[in-house]
Amino acid sequence: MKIDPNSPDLSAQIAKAIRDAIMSGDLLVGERLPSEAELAEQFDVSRPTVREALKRLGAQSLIRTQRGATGGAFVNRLRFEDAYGQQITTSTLLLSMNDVSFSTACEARYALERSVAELAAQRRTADHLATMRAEAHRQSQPGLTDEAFCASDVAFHRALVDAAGNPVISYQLAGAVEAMQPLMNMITFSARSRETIVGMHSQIADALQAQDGAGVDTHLGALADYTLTLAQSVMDARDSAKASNLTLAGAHVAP
Amino acid sequence: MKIDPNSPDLSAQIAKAIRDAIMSGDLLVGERLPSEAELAEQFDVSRPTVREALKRLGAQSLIRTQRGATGGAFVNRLRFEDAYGQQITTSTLLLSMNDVSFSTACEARYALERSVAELAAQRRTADHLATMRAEAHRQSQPGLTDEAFCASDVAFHRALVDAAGNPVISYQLAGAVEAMQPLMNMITFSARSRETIVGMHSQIADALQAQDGAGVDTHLGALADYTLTLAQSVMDARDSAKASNLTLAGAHVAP
DNA sequence: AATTTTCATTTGTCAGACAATTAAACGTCT
DNA sequence: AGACGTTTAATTGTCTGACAAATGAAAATT
Repeated sequence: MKIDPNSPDLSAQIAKAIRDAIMSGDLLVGERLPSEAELAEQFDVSRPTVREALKRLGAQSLIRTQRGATGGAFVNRLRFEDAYGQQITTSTLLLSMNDVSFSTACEARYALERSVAELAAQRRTADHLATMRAEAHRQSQPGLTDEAFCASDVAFHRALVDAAGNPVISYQLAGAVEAMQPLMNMITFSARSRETIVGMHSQIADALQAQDGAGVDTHLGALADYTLTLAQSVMDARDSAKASNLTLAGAHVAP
Repeated sequence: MKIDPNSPDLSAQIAKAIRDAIMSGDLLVGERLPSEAELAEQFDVSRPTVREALKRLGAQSLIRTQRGATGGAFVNRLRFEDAYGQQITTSTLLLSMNDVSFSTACEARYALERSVAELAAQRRTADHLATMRAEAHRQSQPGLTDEAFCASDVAFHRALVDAAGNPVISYQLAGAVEAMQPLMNMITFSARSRETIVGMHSQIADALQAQDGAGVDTHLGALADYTLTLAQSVMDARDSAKASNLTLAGAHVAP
């Protein structure tokens, strides 16, 4: 692919050219790219420009670099674990930067999560159930901070999603589930509401253990409704003090 | 945040520091970062190193840069449209680089897509229905290439997903739906199989028009089963010639 | 007052240099 | 010959300094 040397985004063009080569299969996983000096010559640019292009690709985990005699830039095998982090970062920022309402985010999360109910019920292992039971138990401990409660909630739901045994689903839902956490962190849970949530979690785990997909779906739906109600009451309390919708605009990750 | 000047990944550390500042809300959308020279002084590194860090952030659409007197790097409002592209790129590469089987990807796609059936049925507008009808009609035209058929298929399903009227769901599903396209492109559709698919699409559109969420779900399930069957037959045909599973390992985007 | 010119600031790019790392090639000793 | 240390070449990581291009603000001019 040719680049336009008069455009002031040479490194972006070069990054795109290499990215396209990876996507099209011209560059295979593990293959070594030409050295920075060679790339600079090929694209007729300087080495810093090439390096900026490579850093762009590195930020997307498309390549990794290695120093030394046999070093260079190599096409990286994109792993699900690597992609999780990016997916969560992007999802979180999308919610907070676009004034997505709690109800919209919550609706998306539970709608997507309910889609795994049947598969998870069929395939759940003892491990998944043990994790879910352990997290539910942790959530019932008094003295747990709201942040820790939310983190445990995320762990519970991730175990449920992973129980479906489909890495593609786990990846897609990681963003939806984890991106909700900063939003959930804005809610202070009363002891009573925690009790209700833990009870629902137990029902979900029970249904999953019984391999009752419809039951998992039903209880997830109930949890979705309850979460929305809870958020609504928080929102009403804020509205009475000051007119403001509960969005993620002011929500940020814990320091 | 401090950085370790002895580690050979200064630009990655600086990018992380700035990224964390954005995620935590220390840097707000639209806010201008210090100039490259100032950042270089703050982090005690050279300007090229700062630039590499900024390019990393630019690759994730976290910042945008502007030349000139009042220019600089600004925290970018991450838009859903911007994130779609990255999501699709990442999803596509994940499938092709991890030997994800057609059945796994297909299962994920339809499981997630079925989760919008109820919402889409409730909220679909005339626009969504018109798009779906138009795409179904296009798919019935003879002489359509396999690539064009698949592209139309994607457009049909995106309209269905968008009908749910939830941008978070649309974003999450963009990856799942579009990433399947290179895989679907490996299948040659017979006139008969195209006819079957178009028929199912019509049934889905009918159910959506009637706001029958359960019907949409049922027909999507049938389409999922049929697609799997179709892929299975392609796989069997290949296996008879040469032992190889049908994965996305050899699938790539059209040139 | 409006318009043009100048200027300072900032990013984009380049050239050259050196340090750090790494593996291969080479020599040396047993 | 083989094991072990040394040198060397290749490559990325970083720095310094420089200039071009764009851009808005300030200054000068009409």
